[in-house]
Amino acid sequence: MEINKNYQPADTENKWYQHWKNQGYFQSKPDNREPYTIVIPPPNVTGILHMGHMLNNTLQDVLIRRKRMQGYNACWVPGTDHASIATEAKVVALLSEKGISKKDLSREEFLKHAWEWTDKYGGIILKQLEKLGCSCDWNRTRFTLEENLSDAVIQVFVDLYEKGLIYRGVRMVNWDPKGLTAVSDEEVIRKEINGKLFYVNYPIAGENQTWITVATTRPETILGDSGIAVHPNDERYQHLIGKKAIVPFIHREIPIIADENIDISFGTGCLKVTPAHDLLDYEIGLKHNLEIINTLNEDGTIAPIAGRYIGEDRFVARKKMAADLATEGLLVKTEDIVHSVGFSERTDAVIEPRLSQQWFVNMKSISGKAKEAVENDVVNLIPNKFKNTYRHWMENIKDWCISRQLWWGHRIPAYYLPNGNTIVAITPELALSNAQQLFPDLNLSANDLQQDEDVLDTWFSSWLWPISVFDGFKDPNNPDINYYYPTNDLITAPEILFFWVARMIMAGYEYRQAPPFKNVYLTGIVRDKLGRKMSKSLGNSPDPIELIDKYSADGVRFGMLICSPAGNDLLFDESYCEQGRNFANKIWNAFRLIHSWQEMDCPMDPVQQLAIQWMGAKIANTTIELQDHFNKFRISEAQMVIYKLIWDDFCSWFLEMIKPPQGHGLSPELLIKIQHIFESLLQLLHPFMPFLTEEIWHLLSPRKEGEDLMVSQLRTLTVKSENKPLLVFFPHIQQAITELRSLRNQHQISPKQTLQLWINPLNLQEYTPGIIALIQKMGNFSPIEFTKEKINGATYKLIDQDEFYILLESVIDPEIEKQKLTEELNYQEGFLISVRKKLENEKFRLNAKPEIIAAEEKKQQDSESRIRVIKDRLKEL
RNA sequence: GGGAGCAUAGCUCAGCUGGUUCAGAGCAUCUGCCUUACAAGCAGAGGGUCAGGGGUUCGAAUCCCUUUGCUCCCA
Repeated sequence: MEINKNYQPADTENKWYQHWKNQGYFQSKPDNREPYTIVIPPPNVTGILHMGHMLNNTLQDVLIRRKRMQGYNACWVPGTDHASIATEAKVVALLSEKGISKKDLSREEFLKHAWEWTDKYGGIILKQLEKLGCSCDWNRTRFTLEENLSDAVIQVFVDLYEKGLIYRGVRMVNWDPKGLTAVSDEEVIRKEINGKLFYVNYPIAGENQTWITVATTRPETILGDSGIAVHPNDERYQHLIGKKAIVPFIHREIPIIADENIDISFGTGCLKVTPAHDLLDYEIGLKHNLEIINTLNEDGTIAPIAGRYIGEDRFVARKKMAADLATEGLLVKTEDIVHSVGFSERTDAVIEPRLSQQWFVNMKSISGKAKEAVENDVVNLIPNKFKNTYRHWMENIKDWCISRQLWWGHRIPAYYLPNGNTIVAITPELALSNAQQLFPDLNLSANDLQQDEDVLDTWFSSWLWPISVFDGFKDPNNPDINYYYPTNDLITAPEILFFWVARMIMAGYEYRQAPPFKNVYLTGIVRDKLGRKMSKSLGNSPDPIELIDKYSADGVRFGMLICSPAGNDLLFDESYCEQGRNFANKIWNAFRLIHSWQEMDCPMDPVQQLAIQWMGAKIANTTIELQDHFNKFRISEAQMVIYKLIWDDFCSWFLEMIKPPQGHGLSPELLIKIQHIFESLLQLLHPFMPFLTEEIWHLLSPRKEGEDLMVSQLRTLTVKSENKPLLVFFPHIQQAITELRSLRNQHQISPKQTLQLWINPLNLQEYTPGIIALIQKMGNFSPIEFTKEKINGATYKLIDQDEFYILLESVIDPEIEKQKLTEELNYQEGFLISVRKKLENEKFRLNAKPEIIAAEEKKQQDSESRIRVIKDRLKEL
């Protein structure tokens, strides 16, 4: 068979993914095995894969694949989220391109368009996950707006309402004037921006030429002012408290009041109070009974009540107001200021604090157990530092505004009656019959009930996700929910710790009396090399699919993980994917080498025997290390451990040790052992690079139906006790070989040239026939001799406490050797002094643990004997 | 303004309860090699006052304080 010199991933990846899928390997059904379950953080249904998804889903796939190979019934539930604001915004944009305005459509017509859009683009992101190799159980794919999940949302809303945990009220909300909806606090992104601080004079009523000067960043709200507040202790303004000021242009008289919330140092220390347009002002207004004058329309234009600039956009009005104030001589000055302004996460519009009637969840009542769960490590946050953040948020939790003024989403099941009463029920029919029961006199019919126009926040469906994907609301005792819930691990971004993770835990306790998962692994944010968050607007994000085409899915998976320490942001660079691709190629070529070896009737030589022993022990040992990394979710390090095991230990050492002389073959027994070792490595690597490993697994040996690597079980490997010393001694020999090679390098002697070597070892027994042959083979020496004598004319090398003599064409100048040895001697003597000082220190002997003291004593002995060897050699010179 | 976190080789990061097997890894760099698996490679090498300062300790990258710089969250 002709095997390509470079690994060609494209066809391979597609082939194996289809094979796994056809074999049903991704599917999970409850059985008597222990389950291992992950629910996917559902991506936006109309979204396309970005680097954050790549990282997040690679991690999930690594975990799920490994558990599958460890005998768990692994179940990864995929699905998408309807993302009401984002999707609605996209649909609106699309329609307006076609010249259709949302205003001209009925709710039903609009939703038809939205579903069309969803049906067209909804599957894209999941298809992309397939390309990445994700082993999701596609039969379980769910969508937050599908019927069953919608039912769950409505059911929960009604339930919480009946428990008194959901209420409707007038609140200051974050209003998105572009999306025309309220958004939650978590959807507001605060940015430091450059603005202007305007100093404006308000005349004092009944006085001539006296003013009070306020500083504001938002002069357009002046028309909605209903008071001016100063700090009660502010001496500058004591005489004005209780007087009235006059609002410019509209000449409204407003009281000057004292309030402790005023920051004396900001601006002039006088705050104009606009209760309808600022949260703090609103609270002050409530306290002092100030009038609430809403001067803004919902789209951010000035309302008629303002009296001026009617219909103008708020930012246009701001400029005009500033100009008019200046003309009137009321503008004292302007200052440049950097201040924090909220932007809508979805539309990027500047958020407007706005009073409106919204639905809220009472969070204090529902969050107690969720707070404790994390506090007591019933739910682990990884990394642990997020525990603080979580606690802080939970302690200061505020009610959750769940209504959104949109159409795309779960419509709030609240029905308003002509008499002003509200009925909350699962269906309109139930609402009607409830209403009829409550108010028999009204003779109500279906038409009398007016359903709330708003939909629910998308997170109000996602918080039910770990339960609803198993139909735990519709059928709370079904086999799936009983088997898979609570799930095991959740992999998500820290940005949504509050919107999503915390709320899922709350829902878990509220509806299943158990948290939805045990571990929450919070990934970092994918940034570019300069540390900027990857975003569409910056255009600094590579297209994941193009990356896969260029470097293979295996390569990209590798690249994502190599730079992603747990919980820290990662500075992504394409070169990491290149490293992954190179690694795949390296393994491919290791396979090619092994594949080229012919069977031959010959015994194993000592080096080959040693290689098998050592590699077996090394893999077993690494397996333990690997499990430890997985337990701690150090996925990046786990991958690195395998990388080094394969590249350094397996390729650079093991295969070189095994390699037969040219034209020779290997015994069938040895070939089987090599294959076995290779298979173990493929198993360990498979969760990280599933495609390449599956391909080689099948090329290595013919496999029967069902004997695929993906579903093979990880071998339990142990280090045989007789091989344990080898793991300690082998690195010393590697070190020796490296130094001897380095010596060649320094003398510009080709590795091809065989040299002669003598060894004067401290401990001859360590030099088994295998070790001797190893040094000879890897260092390219003629048969090695042992000596107690100095070898004249040979170059001397002290490694640990063993002396090596190599016969080179040119001898090292004795002076140079002397100098090097003297340097070494100085270092050793200095070292010895510090060790001795420590040992002679009574406090050290008193305080240090016995094993530490023993270690120090060992150091002392080694150092002394090494010094002796160096001194002897120096004497000879 | 409140809270959290970070600062270790050119870059990205490990260093668990303090103890030269603790100053490390990968990449990058440099030197020499197209050695018949792999130049997407091989063999070597160099590189860090562990941000600055102070303290605790027999002993500090590791614990405490402080200064500086950066990041995130909340208001």
